[in-house]
Amino acid sequence: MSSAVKSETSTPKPPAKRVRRTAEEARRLILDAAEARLARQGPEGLRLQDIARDVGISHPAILHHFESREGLVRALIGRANRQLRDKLLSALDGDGEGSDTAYHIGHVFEALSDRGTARLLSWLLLTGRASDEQMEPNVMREIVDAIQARREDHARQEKQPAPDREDTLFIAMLTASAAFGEAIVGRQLAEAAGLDRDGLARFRLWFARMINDHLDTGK
Amino acid sequence: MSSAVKSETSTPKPPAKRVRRTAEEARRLILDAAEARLARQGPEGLRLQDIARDVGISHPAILHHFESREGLVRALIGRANRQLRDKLLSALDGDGEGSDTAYHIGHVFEALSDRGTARLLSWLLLTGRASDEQMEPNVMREIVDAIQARREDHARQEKQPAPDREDTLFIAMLTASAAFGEAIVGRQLAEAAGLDRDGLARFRLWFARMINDHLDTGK
DNA sequence: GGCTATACTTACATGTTTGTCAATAGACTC
DNA sequence: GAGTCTATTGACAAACATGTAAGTATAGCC
Repeated sequence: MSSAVKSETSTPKPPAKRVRRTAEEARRLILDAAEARLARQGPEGLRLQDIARDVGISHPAILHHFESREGLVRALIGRANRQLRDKLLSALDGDGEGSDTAYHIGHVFEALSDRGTARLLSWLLLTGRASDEQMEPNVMREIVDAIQARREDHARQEKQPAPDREDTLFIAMLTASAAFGEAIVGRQLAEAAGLDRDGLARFRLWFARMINDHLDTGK
Repeated sequence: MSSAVKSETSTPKPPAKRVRRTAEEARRLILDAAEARLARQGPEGLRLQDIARDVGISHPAILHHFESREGLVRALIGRANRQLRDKLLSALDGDGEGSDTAYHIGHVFEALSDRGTARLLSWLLLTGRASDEQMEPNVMREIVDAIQARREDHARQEKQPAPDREDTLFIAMLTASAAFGEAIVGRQLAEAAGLDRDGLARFRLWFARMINDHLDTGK
């Protein structure tokens, strides 16, 4: 054996076994880490070096996959949008319960008030990004349409007058605003009010019931 | 004249008349500028140099008044908290209308959904600050108490049973969440739904009416 | 085994940002 | 006017962030 050809004099650097992922896998891991940091620490936690450390790679690897920091942010936006859209639509698709509109609205609330997603999107909005992008111009309309269709069905069955579309729109807006707000300030608010985890659950139920009452009262 | 003692060869630098403010005034100006930037550009717009330029001073002046960037941020938090608190309490104090609870809630909504304040606070919450600080542990309780007192008065007059305190708390939470949410995503939401400025105003009215209905229904 | 493509790394370049320091200049008192 | 206090400044330092370049290692293919 003697002195190896590659003479290693004094721990010059154990090159540390390199992991090689598929591009897709790597991108996914990076986006996950970025999203986690964003949710935990807010926008200021979105630094290439930190994200890289989380994933266990070097920061230029991120640049390799996303071109630039901006590229990473854009990718993050895109994915969050798609995820939210899917969640929302599947929340509305949940058939079975049929006519229980409030039930579906409750699901929409849950989907939106997910801490990670809401925080991510809030940050995007606060930062001013996602204004010109597509964001969710269509999703909002799709959802309102879906709810409206449900209400009209219900009204027809009960032989009642069709509900006002703007009323439905406002219900959607209230739900969306409240869910977003809850995702951001909900914890602090609940804490300030001396409400425990169960309390938050009760709050959501209360909200669903209130919407229900409103639906029943007709407009 | 000849060559002056302080020989000025070629526009070496007109030292630019220096303005000297009181410490208090300077702090106020700096905080105003910081708040404006935060509201406009989000957290990433909060750079000492930029703020300094806005005020028309050099950035070390900011450090002189606030010690560090963190100090500035803390001061910003403190002021925003105090402002919000004042706004909320005065919104509730507005006597006159007497028993119209929904009216007062509408005012709370307005106070909270102010773009600047909501954005500032959201950012603070998103950043994870203001968690251990006092935030608004008492304000929330004060407000709930105020509304609850009003409701009890009203109930006594109408010879109805006293309302549940948790119901009042939930009304407050919904209002707060919705107002916060609206301040952040409201604009985009309205746009996505094809709602104009008037629409947003109608939305708030609709919300107030809904709360009113709920109050009437009794719990 | 050798070849190619590309995910990944180390080292460096560059710009930006917070923070320090010594000096300067208004405002106020005597 | 002289003197003091301190708000303010310009120049510098140090840390940190993104981005570049060139080489290395791993996976797939022949």
